[in-house]
Amino acid sequence: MPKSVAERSDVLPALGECFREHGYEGASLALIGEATGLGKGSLYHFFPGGKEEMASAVLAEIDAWFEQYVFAPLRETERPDDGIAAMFDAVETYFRSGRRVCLVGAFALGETRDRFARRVRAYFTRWIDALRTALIRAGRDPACAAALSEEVVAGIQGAIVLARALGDPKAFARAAERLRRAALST
Amino acid sequence: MPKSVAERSDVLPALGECFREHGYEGASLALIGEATGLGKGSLYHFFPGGKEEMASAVLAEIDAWFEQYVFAPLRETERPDDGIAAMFDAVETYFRSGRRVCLVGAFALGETRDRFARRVRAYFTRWIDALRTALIRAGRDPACAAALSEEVVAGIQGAIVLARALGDPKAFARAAERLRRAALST
DNA sequence: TACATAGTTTACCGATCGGTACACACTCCC
DNA sequence: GGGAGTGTGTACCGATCGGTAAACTATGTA
Repeated sequence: MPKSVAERSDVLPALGECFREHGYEGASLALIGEATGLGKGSLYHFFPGGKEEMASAVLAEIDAWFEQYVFAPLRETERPDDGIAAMFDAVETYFRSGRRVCLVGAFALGETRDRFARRVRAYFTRWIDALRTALIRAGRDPACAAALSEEVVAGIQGAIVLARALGDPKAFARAAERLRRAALST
Repeated sequence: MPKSVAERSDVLPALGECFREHGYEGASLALIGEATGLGKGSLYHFFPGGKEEMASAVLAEIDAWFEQYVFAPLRETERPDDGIAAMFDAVETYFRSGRRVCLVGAFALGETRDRFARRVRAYFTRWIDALRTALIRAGRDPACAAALSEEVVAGIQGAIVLARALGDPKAFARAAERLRRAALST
């Protein structure tokens, strides 16, 4: 009966959703086991460090995803506006119009922030820096680009909060559209 | 030795800070007792419904505070720009430049949202409606006022997330200043 | 076939969880 | 002074928490 799961990385998505839905404290090992289909033994086999290592692995996976589909395009796409547009497309899909929470943002708001402070901070600084770079490449002056990049990233986080609070994904879509226009209007 | 606390409402501020710092799940009765200086006996005397009633009471107090210092001025101040300016002043003080979390926003992001869905939604709809009313009174056309009011409220929530994630209260101040100018520029 | 390794199941640990019960202390009012 | 009512401290409840230990089973290799 064993050998049902091949790789540790196979359970990261389910693990991520579990943390997203219940938060770090709320995601008990029982819930995690239910979400991943793994018993405690297997979980501690893959993540000897327990919950903390699980959450850390999830954060690393999120980081890698955003690096590939958001940050890198922002920095490297030939036409910066293409990178910015790709960022908004990726973000709207990823957060499912606010139905899906940003785990890093949720960690930042809660007590979990201190535990993963470095990772949380790095995620946001890299996002803002990548966007700022793209805006500068698109012809904005550095001061404006710095302000606008912060505005956009914060705006997306706020849109998630608002959409969830109102129970209205359209609120996220409206905010994303506004921010997209603000970022793309030369 | 008893009779050290006179009113149930006296412990609401400490209760609120405890929920803000640890979240609903993370705020154990032990932590709550420590924060309020009350034993379980007293806590359950004031809040027979347990943690849920405590959190509900805190949300009600927050609601009342915002109604008095934010929503009402937005709706009723003679010159709407004065109400808007008062809102930003109140918000920056209340959230201590992002050092203090918005409990309603934090609840909206977490699993706690469902438990207090009505209250959470009401808080944000009332805020947005009051701001929209003020913006219309200030001469904006209704569509622009609706969009801008959502942008400002979401922007404030996002600014809190960002400031906490970066560990930089100035990030909140910058965002608040940007939003203030956007809301006040006729 | 024999053995090491990877993965799983199960039982169990002490600590803590939210919540209850109740005796007790203080204050107020008669 | 003596209840009545309002708080308070403490012991306790079953459930669940995160985590550990070890017996066990499948698989790959020789």
